[in-house]
Amino acid sequence: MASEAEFLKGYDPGAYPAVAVTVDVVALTIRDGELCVLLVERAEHPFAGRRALPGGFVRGEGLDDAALRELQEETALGKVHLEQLRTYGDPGRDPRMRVFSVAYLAFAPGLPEPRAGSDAAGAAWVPVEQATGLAFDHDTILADGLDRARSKLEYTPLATAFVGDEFTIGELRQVYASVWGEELHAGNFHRKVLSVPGFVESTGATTARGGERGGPRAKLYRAGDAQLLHPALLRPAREDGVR
Amino acid sequence: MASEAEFLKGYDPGAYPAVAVTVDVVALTIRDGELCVLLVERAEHPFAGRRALPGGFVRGEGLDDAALRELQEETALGKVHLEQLRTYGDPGRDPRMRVFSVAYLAFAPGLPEPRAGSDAAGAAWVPVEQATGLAFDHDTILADGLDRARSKLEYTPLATAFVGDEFTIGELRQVYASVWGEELHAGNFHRKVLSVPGFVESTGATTARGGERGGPRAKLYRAGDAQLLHPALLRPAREDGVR
DNA sequence: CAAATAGTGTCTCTCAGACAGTATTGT
DNA sequence: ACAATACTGTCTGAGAGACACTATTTG
Repeated sequence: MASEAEFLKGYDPGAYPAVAVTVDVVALTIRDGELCVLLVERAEHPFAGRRALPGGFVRGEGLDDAALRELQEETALGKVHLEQLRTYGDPGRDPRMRVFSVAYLAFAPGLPEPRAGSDAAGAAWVPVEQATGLAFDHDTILADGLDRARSKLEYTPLATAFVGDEFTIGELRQVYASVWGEELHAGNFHRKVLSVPGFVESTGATTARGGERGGPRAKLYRAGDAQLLHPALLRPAREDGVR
Repeated sequence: MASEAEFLKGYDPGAYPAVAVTVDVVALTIRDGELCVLLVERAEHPFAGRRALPGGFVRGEGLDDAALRELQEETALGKVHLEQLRTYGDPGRDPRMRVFSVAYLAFAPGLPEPRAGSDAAGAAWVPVEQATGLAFDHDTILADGLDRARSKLEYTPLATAFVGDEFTIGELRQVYASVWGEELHAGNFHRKVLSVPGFVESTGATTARGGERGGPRAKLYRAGDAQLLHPALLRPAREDGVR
């Protein structure tokens, strides 16, 4: 048997059919109480002119680094949570060649206006209900990303990734309401968030002034050190059984 | 601007650096009350002689199909649950070239003896605590798969994928105990499983005889139609806070 | 008979959700 | 004044877990 060194020397990477690996990012933020996703308009074939998730081919970097790079090409953002979603590899999902797309999910606070990237005619935050008819299989990827985001809010403190470093319980509630698409009872939500150990911690400060239409000044909180919420904040109003 | 057809005609897939995509499968089953993973011994470089997760290069098929094919090359199994885990793509994780591995998680009931596959010197079910020192980054992949499996038992009915079509509540409890690595209170578990709508449904029959060391005949159940458990069967004894 | 297991009853504590109520701010 | 919002109090019902208990079967 040949040694490993000899084996590697005789190995010919070109002997295999060409495949490519891309990353695509489902980047979510909340603008004006609406859950929005970052979309680009494709400048080149295939799907020129169609809206798509930001993404591109992976270079000599790791997957996480590639996702971060693609995201920063479209929008300048500071704090961002990034996690792998899943990989899409159906033959024929890209007309050029066999392309595997590793999809990522990103949560960002606030509203940095996006900038046009290299391979995109334009980039924009689009309310998720209006984000349809995307290029490739990006409709499916977006739907999977939204599922993941909605479910992760239940048992992880990731809602804090959608707000600034200091936030009020009301702002946090608005995150849940926007992502889940339903209003939450303010009083019960308040008590529940504070009852979960490590979810939020008080800064001692309050907002400078009350709400725009009245109300007392709210206390400010930071994200705590919990990695999982216990007890979880379960989504209401789901059907039992099959769901 | 060129039409999409002209663009595709002039497109040269070989202009990109060669990358490869593989699937690797974390296949779990329960043998003698122990959680076991399917491992092969690699016959070829790299990592010849080392144990590894079953897997191989993706051909012209979809990712799910590739995972199923690789699994069937190693062991003849009937009913099996298969789901994508995540993708590993660090540069340097394979010494031959840039290889992206799409990892899958499989749950299978019972104990089909594995058979040697094409690129493996042998295949065997190995208790997960003894599955260390694997080739590539398979230790990491296995650990991620176990995390996922342990967590999925909580809120999905996937425990039924580890048992036959008909099973007793005691067998189901043994699945949870094996995967979580801790004993569960028999009485409370029993009542809880039956209280979750759609988790199991009665067949009306009972086992032919009691346990080996005594006890009444147990009622037999099938998997129900629930996709999610509500309420969930939460794992006991986890630390609060950071966890 | 003794041991093991299936399944049930009951109690306590926690938590979710409904609802009401008070305090504090902006227009 | 009035509306809006931040919080807190209280009640009810569901569920988790501890424990005890009965019934059934094997050796």
